Amino acid sequence: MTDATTATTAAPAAKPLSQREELIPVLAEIFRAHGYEGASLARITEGSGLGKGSLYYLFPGGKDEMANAVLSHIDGWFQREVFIPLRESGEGEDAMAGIDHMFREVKRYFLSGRKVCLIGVFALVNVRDRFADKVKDYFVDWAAALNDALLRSGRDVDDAAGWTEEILAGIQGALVLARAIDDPAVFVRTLDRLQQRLQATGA
Amino acid sequence: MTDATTATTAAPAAKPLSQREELIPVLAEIFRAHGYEGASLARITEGSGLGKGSLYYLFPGGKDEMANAVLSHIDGWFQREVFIPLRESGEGEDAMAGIDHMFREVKRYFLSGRKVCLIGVFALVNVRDRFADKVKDYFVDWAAALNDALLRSGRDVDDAAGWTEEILAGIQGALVLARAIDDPAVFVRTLDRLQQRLQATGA
DNA sequence: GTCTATAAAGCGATAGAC
DNA sequence: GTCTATCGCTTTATAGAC
Repeated sequence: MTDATTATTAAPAAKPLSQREELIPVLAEIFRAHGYEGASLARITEGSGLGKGSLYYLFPGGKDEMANAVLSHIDGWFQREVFIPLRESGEGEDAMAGIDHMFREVKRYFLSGRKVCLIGVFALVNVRDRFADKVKDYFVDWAAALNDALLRSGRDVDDAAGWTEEILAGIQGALVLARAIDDPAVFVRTLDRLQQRLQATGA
Repeated sequence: MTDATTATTAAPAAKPLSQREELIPVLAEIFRAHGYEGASLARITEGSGLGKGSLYYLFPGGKDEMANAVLSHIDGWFQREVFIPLRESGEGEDAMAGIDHMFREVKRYFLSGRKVCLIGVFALVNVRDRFADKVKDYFVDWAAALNDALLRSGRDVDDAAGWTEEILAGIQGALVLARAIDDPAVFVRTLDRLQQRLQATGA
C-alpha cells in the first residue's frame, strides 16, 4: 500500500498520543508545584527529560503556550468528567446523583487533597491576568453546571446560588488549608461535610 | 500590682517606626501580587522607591528575610486583632461575639475580597517549604483560637472542629474564587453566609 | 543610609548541527 | 525531532563611592 503510516489497524483506542499530549501532565505538575514564574525552563527540561530545543519545537510559543495547553487540558478533563455529567444529570434524585458524582471525581482528581488546583494557583497572583479568560471560565462553567443541577434537584434560585458559591469556595479553600498545614485529610473531611450537609438540607 | 506594664511614657503612640517597619506593608503587597518567585528585586525597588543597596542594608538576608519579615508582620496583626480577641472572648454569647468580631476584622483585612491572603499564596506552591513553619502556624493558631471559642460558645467537640475547618477553608476559598472570577462580592457573601449559618445552628 | 556599578548566575528564547 | 551552543536580558547579591 502507498500509505502505511496511518494504517491504524483494527484497534479502537489506539491513539498515537503525540509527545505534546504526553508532555502536558508533566508540565501541569511543574506549573502546579512552582507557579508560572517559578516554573523555569531548567525545571521543565529536568522534569520532562527534553532539551530546550525540543520544548520549543513542541511549543513554539514557549512557556505561555505550555501553560495555555495545560489549562486547556484541565478544562477538557473537568468538562468531560464533571461539568457535562453535571449538566446531563436529570431532575430530582438524578440531579443529586450528578452532584455526588462531582464530589467523587473532585476528590479523585485532587488525589484526596495531595494535589492543588493549578487554576487556583494562577488565580491568586498577577499572572492571572495573562490567563484571565481561562481562569474565569473554569469557575464560571463549573458554577453554572452546579447551579443548574441544584435547581433541578429542587432548590430555589437563592438557595442554589448560595450552595454553588459555598461548594466551590469550600473545595478551593480546603485545598489551600490542606496544603498549608500539610494534612490532606482536611480536604476530604471538608468535602464530605459539604456533601452531607447538602443532602441533609435537601429537597 | 497596677498595670504599669503599658505605662512606658506619657506619649501613647509616639513610635519612631523604622524604615524597615514602614517598608513591610509595601513588600507585603508585592509578594501578594506576584508570589515569592515573581517578586523580583526590580519590582521591589520600583515599588519601594529604594535602591538595591538600601534594601540589602535593611534586609541583609535579601528576599528571604523580606518575606519572613512580612509573614511575621501578618502573624502579628492576626494575633493582635483576631486570635487574641478570639481566645479572650468569654463563654456563651461572649464567645459568639468574639467570632462575630473575627468575621468583621477578616472582611476588613482582606478589603472585602479585593486583597488575597499571602499565606495562601505561599501555601499553594513549593516555596511553602521555605516558610513551612510560619505558614502552618498561621492556620494552626487560627484554628486553635476559633475552635476554642466555638467550644466556649456551647458546641460539642466534633461540631466545633467541623466548623473550624469549614470557616477557615471557606475564607481561603472565597478569596481564591473572588479573585478568579474577578468579583470581590463573592467573598463577602460567602463570609456572611457562613456567619449566618453558624448563628442559625448555634447553641 | 542610599546610591551606582558590577559580579555571577539564571532566565526565556533562538540558531543551527545532526 | 532532539540536541548543544549561545544570545540578550534579568536575576540575586555584593562592593564601594558618597
